[in-house]
Amino acid sequence: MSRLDRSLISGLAPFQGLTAVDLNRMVGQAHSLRIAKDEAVFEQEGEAHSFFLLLDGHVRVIRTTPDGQQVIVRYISPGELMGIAHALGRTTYPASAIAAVDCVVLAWPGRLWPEFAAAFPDFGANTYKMVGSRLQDAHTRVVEMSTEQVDRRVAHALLKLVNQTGRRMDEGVLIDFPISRQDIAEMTGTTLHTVSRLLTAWEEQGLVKSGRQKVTVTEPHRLLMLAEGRASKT
Amino acid sequence: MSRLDRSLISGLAPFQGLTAVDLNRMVGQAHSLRIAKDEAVFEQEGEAHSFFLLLDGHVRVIRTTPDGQQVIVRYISPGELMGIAHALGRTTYPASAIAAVDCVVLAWPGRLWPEFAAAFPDFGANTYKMVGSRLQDAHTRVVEMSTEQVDRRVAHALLKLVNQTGRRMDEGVLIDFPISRQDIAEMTGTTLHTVSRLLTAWEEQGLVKSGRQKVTVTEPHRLLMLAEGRASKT
DNA sequence: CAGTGACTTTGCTGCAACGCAAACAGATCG
DNA sequence: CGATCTGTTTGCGTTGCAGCAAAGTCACTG
Repeated sequence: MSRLDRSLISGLAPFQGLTAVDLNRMVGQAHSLRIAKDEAVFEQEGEAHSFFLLLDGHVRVIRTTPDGQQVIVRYISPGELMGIAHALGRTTYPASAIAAVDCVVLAWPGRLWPEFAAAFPDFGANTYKMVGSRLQDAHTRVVEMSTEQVDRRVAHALLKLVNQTGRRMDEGVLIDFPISRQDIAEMTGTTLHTVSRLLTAWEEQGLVKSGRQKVTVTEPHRLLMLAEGRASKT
Repeated sequence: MSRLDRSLISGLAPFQGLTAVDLNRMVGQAHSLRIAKDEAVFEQEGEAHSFFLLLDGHVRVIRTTPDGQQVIVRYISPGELMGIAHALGRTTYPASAIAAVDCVVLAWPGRLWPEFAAAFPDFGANTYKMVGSRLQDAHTRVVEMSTEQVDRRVAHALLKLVNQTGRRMDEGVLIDFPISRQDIAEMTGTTLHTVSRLLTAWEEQGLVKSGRQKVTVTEPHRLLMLAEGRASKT
């Protein structure tokens, strides 16, 4: 790990409140690795040997059902921890993590978790706070799946991605990694067909512009209106 | 708190690994209260003044959407913690908790959370492990909502309730608190009508027996088959 | 630069499940 | 013990969306 990396890391949410010394001690025990696009960082059911920090890129967390259907649990952005099965008292990963683009991650051996949690209480607290907010997210999603219809769910999903990883462009806000209709379908519990239809409809209304593995939201505000139900219809 | 209560409490999951002394110190700072059926233990958006341990009864955790629709997030059984917003870095409750029957709970002021977590590390660890498993549950539910159709979701919900709170009876396993069709619908993202139809169909097939606010699963095994997709159809 | 594979669009059809409405129990209570 | 209230059943029309099929488009590769 170079010094440069450390200064980048110090600002990240999981390490808020840690001293430079502590941070060094933690980072010193990690090794960094590159994960090529479409490769797995870790795999569902696999033994949880490590936990990770995403330094660069985007990672898709996926759960696969026994009959092979996939659901995208969430996208990980740079600066987030992932694969923290150990923190939750698990010995296997509950999902797979696939690089959506070429990624750089920091990996720690799982056995270090208890040591870290004990030695760096702020780190533990930050992590659990994050777990808490993921729990909220998951419940929100359950509520969404239970009460909203497909178009609103898709709209919400796009807005979430835009907020999380949006990049301002001339025409609007671009989702910063390749994302297919199929991916969006797996995030929202629908089919790629339906997503395609929705996107073309929205494109005609000028809400979004989309292409192959690419979505730009041109009118976030109007899309939000649609997501929240006060549809403008025009 | 009577001595009797403490001996009951010592065996509960959140307190595994604690010494009798520590347990006493914790319980000594709680006060117990009774919550009548249909009353709230805490309310969504309300300031998180306390966290709770359910000693007796059953509690429904509910999220209400802006437009008034309700979703049952989970049922709490005796021995479980609830309302632990503090542990997750929140200052308000993300959901409401309603007593499904008359309940007895132990309440601690929220400000004690950080003290407890620091002074009784095992308690903290147990709690976070539980949060972790709730996160898994929530994700499982998202996957279910995304990939399974209504009948299987309802079947799964019933089986979960049976496993969590089932009471063996002559005819089968009874869900141990009053539960309406509407409740089951709010657990599974459907309507009371559909639940009613499913239950009558299953009753004809001899899988369940149900009445007003009451469900008994007579053939858990066959219901599981149905939930998992290898339907017997007969 | 033609050829192949991956992603997307679009039309059509079918049905699971919702929504509405009305009738039907069981409980509860004065 | 009739009246009322809350929960349940059931029929029927409607529809959102999945499922299937086929054609179209873009990007890469040899």
